[in-house]
Amino acid sequence: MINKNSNDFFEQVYQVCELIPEGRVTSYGAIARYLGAARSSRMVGWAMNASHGRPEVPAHRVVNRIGMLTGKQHFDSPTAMRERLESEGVSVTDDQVDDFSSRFWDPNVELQL
DNA sequence: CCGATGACCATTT
DNA sequence: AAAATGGCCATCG
Repeated sequence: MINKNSNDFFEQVYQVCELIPEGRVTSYGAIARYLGAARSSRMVGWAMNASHGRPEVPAHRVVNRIGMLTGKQHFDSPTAMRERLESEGVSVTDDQVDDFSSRFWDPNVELQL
């Protein structure tokens, strides 16, 4: 499962995830676009799936374009994602990030690539 | 090698 | 405006 080829792609995703400031969230598409794979947003999600052994990768800060915690079920607990976000100061309501537009962190913009 | 799946996004009906 | 479908790329069986 851990091939060097995939590692390279995943690693890039992990790097961006670690760059996400606390209290901020981003979308898979934003990360994919930042990596130059705008059409590989799904792959970003998969990278997150592989990030289970990477505590350095805050997958809970990564949500879909509407700010919905679609991947919460992939966490240790279905509520772990929400609890973690709230713990960082991110208000979550009904599995959705509150004021997502304001909390949205776009690597392409914030990092001023 | 081919088929199926996936934590998505955008377009069309 | 809401819902349905396709596309896209990578990994697994």
